[in-house]
Amino acid sequence: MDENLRAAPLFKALDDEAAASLRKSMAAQIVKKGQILFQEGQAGDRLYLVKSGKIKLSHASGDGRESVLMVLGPGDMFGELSLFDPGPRTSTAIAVTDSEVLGLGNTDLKPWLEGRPEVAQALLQALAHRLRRNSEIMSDLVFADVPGRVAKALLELGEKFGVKSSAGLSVHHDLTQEELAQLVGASRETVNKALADFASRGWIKLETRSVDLLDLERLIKRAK
Amino acid sequence: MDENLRAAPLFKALDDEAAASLRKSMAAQIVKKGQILFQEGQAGDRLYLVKSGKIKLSHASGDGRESVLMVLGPGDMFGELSLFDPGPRTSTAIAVTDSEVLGLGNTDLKPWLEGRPEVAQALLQALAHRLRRNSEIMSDLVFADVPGRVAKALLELGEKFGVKSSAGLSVHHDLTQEELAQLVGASRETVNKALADFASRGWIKLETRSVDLLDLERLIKRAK
DNA sequence: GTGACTTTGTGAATCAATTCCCAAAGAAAA
DNA sequence: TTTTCTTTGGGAATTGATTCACAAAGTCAC
Repeated sequence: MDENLRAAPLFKALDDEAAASLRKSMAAQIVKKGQILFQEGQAGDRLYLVKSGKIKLSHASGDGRESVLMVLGPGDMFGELSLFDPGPRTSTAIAVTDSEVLGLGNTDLKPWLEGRPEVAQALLQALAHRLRRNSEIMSDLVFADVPGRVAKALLELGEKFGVKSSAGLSVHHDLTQEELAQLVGASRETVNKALADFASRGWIKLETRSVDLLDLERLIKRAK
Repeated sequence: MDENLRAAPLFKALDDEAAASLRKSMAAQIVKKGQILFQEGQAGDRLYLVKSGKIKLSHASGDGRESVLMVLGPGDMFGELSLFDPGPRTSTAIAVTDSEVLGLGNTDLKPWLEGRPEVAQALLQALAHRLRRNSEIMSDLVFADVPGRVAKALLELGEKFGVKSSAGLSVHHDLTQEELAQLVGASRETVNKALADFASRGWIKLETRSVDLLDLERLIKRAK
């Protein structure tokens, strides 16, 4: 099994054999860039794992503005809220790049939860971990200014999608600056200026839908 | 058993007998107003249920400012993150009023998680529900202005702590305006002005550490 | 490869919210 | 009570971020 998947909360508490068996009950699905997997408000009782590519979860405000909750990569789970806590989907899932996901329905998961307490515990841990991250993001929204949040977002994207290169950490995030702005909760213009400023200081090198993080130290300092 | 507790996620999937048995392994603890139950950064592997009173979870920024994540009342669970996802506490728990809480350690909970899948599922549901609420709060922080967030906070406090009275919903939240401001993620002054404005319109009636919500309709409209 | 659409870069005006005041009212302590 | 500390109310200056407006690059479709 793909190593990213194997490390996912759903599988990691299981031995190889059990993991393979669970894996078999999951349905693979190809999603093209821009394609919507599910939409805010819809009913849904499927959970997904990203096998390859990138998926963004976003949320629309009343007046049409959008915020991006997170960007998911290989091994990440999403869509599980509606499964554990019945109710409509709270976010829209859109493919940022061509991607492949695995879906698992309520009925297929239930026996595992019932027969395998370690699966339930791994899932509890995953949700608890997400709640932690969330509370950090919330406190950043309250305390940090836009450049600070941009720095933090770059570092997180770097941690998730970055590959070490000659001149630092190369991050192909595949997001437009508009999407990046929605991710940090600020206007596109302000984010652009923050990025331009970081670039002029030599902390980053900008490319379209990609950044090189050249001076992690400074970015980290600016992020907090 | 206290009816608020009986409805808590920890108990609600169990029959009366099992609930009573689990309840027995929980340790009651009195906390006086202002007393700290646990602090951000500390290790901890206990989960708590509020039996009576109010507890606030708060989070300090580097430069000493504070944000209040939520205010908990009877039946609410907290402190479970460090239990499901080992790591330091991410928030500080302080009693807003004299309170009584029940604590449950990791070792006492484990057998229940292992033997009773319905407990694990109820907890998954509780965490999923919290994640939902969180994503709503996050999107409010991004999209809504301060008066809007204040209106929303008042309505939520009303739902949780309000009692119907002659002239609307009477909400003894026991929070200073400073704490209310920290809950909403804004300055004390701005929140004060928003409240004064609502009062001058006749939507609310202000008292110290308490509000009467007189015009729910308008508040709801202002909140979104 | 050329035109059309999308994305990025940047300056100027505007605005919401913060910060910094201080005064008044309440609550708690002496 | 009288004093002291906390909480609330509100006015003026400042600021970080948004909005608006437009130019310059890139990308995509035909």
